[in-house]
Amino acid sequence: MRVLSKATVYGLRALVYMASERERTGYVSIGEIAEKLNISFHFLTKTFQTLTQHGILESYRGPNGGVALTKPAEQLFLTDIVHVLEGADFFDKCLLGLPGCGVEAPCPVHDFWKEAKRAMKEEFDITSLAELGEKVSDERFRLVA
Amino acid sequence: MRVLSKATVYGLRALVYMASERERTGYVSIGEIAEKLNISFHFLTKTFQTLTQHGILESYRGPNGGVALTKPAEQLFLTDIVHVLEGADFFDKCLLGLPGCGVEAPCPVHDFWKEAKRAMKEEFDITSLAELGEKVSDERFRLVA
DNA sequence: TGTATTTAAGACAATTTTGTCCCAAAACTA
DNA sequence: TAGTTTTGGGACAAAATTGTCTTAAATACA
Ligand code: SF4
Ligand code: SF4
Repeated sequence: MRVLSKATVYGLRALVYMASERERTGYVSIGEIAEKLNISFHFLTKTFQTLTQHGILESYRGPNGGVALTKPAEQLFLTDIVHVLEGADFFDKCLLGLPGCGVEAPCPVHDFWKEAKRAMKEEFDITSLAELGEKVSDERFRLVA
Repeated sequence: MRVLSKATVYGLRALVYMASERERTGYVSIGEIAEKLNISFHFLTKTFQTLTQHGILESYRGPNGGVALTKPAEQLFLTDIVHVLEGADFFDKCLLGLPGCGVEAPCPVHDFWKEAKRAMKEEFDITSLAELGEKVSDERFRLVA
């Protein structure tokens, strides 16, 4: 049950790490994040470029440069991230993957799946990077293996 | 949100089609299924070979040959299919994909995801091919675009 | 000005997934 | 037996995903 691509998983972990370092001011370098979370620097860089291009992050080059959230972590929700990294149709995809679905022509798992998607979307809508970052900085949860 | 691979999606559609033809006796040819559902014959064949090797289907070669469910469709559940086609760890995969998870070392989305997985597993456990096939043969649901 | 640091961008390779094709094996029919 | 139908199995190709690398651009600082 792969729900998110690796690119999204790495991006999310990295964003939560940033949110968990809330006391820090200024930019966080991608190199530091990649090292701390033990993920590929170059791969993460590409994902972060996408996030920068879509207004989730702002970047700054040079010494003491790096990336920073464009908004307080309280105002960035999982839905926003997934929207950028997985596409706007993320919550429209389906178990049986038939194109052009709707109430008039459902597949046989529609009733269940519709509800499952609704629950997941609701959770993603209300879960902020701040909330996840707090859990991590409280030491109760982890981001690395 | 891709939950199932194409191979699984095609396999599932095909199995539900077979279950929807419950009045028929004998083997159903893979060619017929592929044509009716508009999916690749060769690709479906490979998936069906896997299902045959794992006891979900039995096959018979030659004229009037094809495949048949090894058990009544009432006794084949989505969990059984997914187990074979996606692997035994299907319901162990996670949003953040950290290895070796558990209650002692959860990631920050664990609480939500654990519940989401439980709900999905429960549904897969109780949903039979017969139930889905009936919905299709009642003409209320569809399997093709 | 020159060097070090850091992101931007894109080429490129490796891997996995998806899809196609060919031929062999089994079974039926004439 | 010969010919047809159908699954079995493997080679192969195409596409998508994942991962690596190189170079350029921007910035800081000595
Ligand atoms: S009918 Fe519903 S669950 Fe099925 S493929 Fe369409 S939108 Fe998805
Ligand atoms: S902590 Fe839970 S949700 Fe997070 S990766 Fe592990 S098992 Fe999955």
